[in-house]
Amino acid sequence: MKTIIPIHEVKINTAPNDSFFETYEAKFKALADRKRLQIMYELTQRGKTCVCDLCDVVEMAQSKLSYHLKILLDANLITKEIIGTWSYYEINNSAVNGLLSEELCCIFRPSGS
Amino acid sequence: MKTIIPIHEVKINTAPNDSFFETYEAKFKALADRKRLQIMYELTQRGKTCVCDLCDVVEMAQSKLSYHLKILLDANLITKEIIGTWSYYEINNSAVNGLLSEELCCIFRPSGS
DNA sequence: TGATTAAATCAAAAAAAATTGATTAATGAA
DNA sequence: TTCATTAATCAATTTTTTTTGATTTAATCA
Repeated sequence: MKTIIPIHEVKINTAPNDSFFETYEAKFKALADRKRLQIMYELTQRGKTCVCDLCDVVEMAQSKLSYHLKILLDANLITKEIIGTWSYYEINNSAVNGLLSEELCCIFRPSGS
Repeated sequence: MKTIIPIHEVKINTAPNDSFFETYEAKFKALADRKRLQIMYELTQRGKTCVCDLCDVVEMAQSKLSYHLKILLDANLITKEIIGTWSYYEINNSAVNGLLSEELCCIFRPSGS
C-alpha cells in the first residue's frame, strides 16, 4: 500500500543537487520578464485564450508573442491546446501555486478561486 | 487609528500596472540563475556569512561573487552588514516568504523554522 | 484547386547579462 | 607609514537572450 504524504508535510532532508537548481533556474527565467508576467496575468484574467486574441491584448507582434509563449510553455507555467488553426493557451494553476507565494498567486489566480 | 490588515486577507481589486510587473521582473531575474539560487541556499543553511567564506563554499571568484550578491541585494532577497573589512550577507526571509510557495520557501528557510 | 488565415520557426541583428582580470578603496596590523 | 586583507568596481570580452521580418506549415473556406 502506498502512503500519500501531503506536500506541506514533506521534509527535505538532503541538500538540493545541481538539477534542482537548474529546474528552478528555468522556471524563474520564464518569469523574469515583464511581458511574460503580463501574459500570465492576462491568461489568468481571461482564462483559456487564443494567440490572435492575446496579440491584441498584450500589443505584441505574433512571432514575438509565440517566442514568449514557448518559454512559458517549456517551463510548464502554461498549457496549450490546438483546435483547428487556433492555439489556445491557459495558466497552469498547480505549477504556479507550487512555485509562488499565496499573495503572489492571487495575481495569477482567477478572482473567484 | 490605523487598521492592520493581514496580508492574506488583502484583496487585489485593481489591475497590476507596469511598475508591478517591473518589480517582480527584477526579483525573478535575481532568482533566474543556478549560482544565485545556490548562494541563497547556502545563506539559508549557514545563516549570516561573510563574502570570503562564501567564496569557498560556492567555489566562485571574488569579483564574480560580488556581482551576483549585488543582484540579489538589489532585489531585496538578501541583506548586507559591513563589519570592519568584512561584509556579511544574510537571507531576507520575509521577502522570500512573500515571493515563493511554502514548499519552495522550505529550501530557503532554516531547517528549525 | 487556389486563396486565406493562424501560428510556429528561422536567421540575422540588436540588446542585455555574465565573466574575467585588473584596479581601487577601506580597514587593520606590523 | 607601509603592508596585507577584504570586497566593490571597472572595462573589455564573451555569452545569452530578445527582437525583427521573412518563411514555413497546416487548417479552413470559397
